[in-house]
Amino acid sequence: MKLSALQQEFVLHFGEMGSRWGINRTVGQIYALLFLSDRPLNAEEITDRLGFSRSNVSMGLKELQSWNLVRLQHLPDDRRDYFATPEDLWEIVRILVQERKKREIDPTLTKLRALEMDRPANAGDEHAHQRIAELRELIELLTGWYDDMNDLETERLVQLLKLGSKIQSFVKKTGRIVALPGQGAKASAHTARE
Amino acid sequence: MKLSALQQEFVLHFGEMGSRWGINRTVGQIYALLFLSDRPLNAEEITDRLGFSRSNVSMGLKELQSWNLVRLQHLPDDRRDYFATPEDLWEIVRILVQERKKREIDPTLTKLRALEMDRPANAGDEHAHQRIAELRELIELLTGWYDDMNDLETERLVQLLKLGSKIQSFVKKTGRIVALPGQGAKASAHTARE
DNA sequence: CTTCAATTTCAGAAATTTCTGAAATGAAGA
DNA sequence: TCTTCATTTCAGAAATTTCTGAAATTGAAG
Repeated sequence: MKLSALQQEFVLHFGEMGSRWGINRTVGQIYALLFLSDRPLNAEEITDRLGFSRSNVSMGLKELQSWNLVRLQHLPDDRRDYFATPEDLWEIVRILVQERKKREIDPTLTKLRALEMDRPANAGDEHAHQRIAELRELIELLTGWYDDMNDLETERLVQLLKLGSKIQSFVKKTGRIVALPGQGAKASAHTARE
Repeated sequence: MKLSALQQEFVLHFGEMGSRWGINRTVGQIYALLFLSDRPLNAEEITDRLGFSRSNVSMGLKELQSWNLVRLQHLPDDRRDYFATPEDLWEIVRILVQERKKREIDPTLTKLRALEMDRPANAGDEHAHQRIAELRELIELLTGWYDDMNDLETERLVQLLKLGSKIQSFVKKTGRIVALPGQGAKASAHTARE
């Protein structure tokens, strides 16, 4: 592995964490390498630096592309594919959350809705039906909130995150927003509910 | 599998999703079964209903306990262990987020801090050092915000989630909170920063 | 059309994870 | 203490995932 001490440690750590993040060691290491790199790398370079097979690198890159976590680009007078991660870390966070939601939450939400609709299947199982409805509602609240936050510009999002729970000073116990003169709260798609 | 049609579909779905959620099929199914059940179940009952081996159920329950996702309880005049999920779905969400943070984020944050400290290791790799610092800062912002939100009572948390991005009406472009008469925004541990 | 470098595919090997049955451990009551 | 029932442990079997090298495909340039 032809890497600086810093790169090496970082890459190995991402490899180990990979399994907890739902990707494998190889994919984690490739991502880590690209993340630290100050320029796009081609598959050959990745193979050299990480020391696994060319085909494994090819598959790993394909998986990273399916997650939208790396971007393909080309250099002048070079027909090889080069790969890079987005410069902007907030863009990475957004992609990550979006993709995990798509894979880990959306299918379940769809399934829960289908189960609730399926009257014959849940006749005579009132408690289970109730629990499923509750779970569906909770997930809808969370994903609705996520959609709302995701529409914010990064700068605005960061402001809100920095405020943390201080923000609650503006919400009355009733759930009503404290109105401010000349600055009414605009309704958003999500918050229009309930 | 001795389950109602509704239970069966739900259980099978959780089994399939298990791998995406970082648990295995067995564990996903056991959890799903307990989640829908209107009373605690013992290992024998789980074995009967899901049809895998008693030892597998035992290991699955142990894993769920290590995640704090199921609770052990006892019934009068019965020395078997009974298991149940929390009634309150918000408690489940909190546990889930906390445990995933512990397993998927905290180790990386610790590692990033260590790498930043390790001056000899990152000498002469300015770009990588910079990227690691940025990543560490971003994770600290997010986990700080999480700590803050986690301190809120559930009712308050739900209010904020329902508000969604409407809340931003109270944050000026500068990041300052719009002050309200007689209701100053209290600083919290997290938001005191920056 | 042919060549050639780059990339992808894929069948099987290697590694890892999951699952089982049997044996060991634990703990309450006789 | 001994008995009995519940639970856990654990070594190996089964299943799944990851990884590789070789072959196939792609596509740009002559």
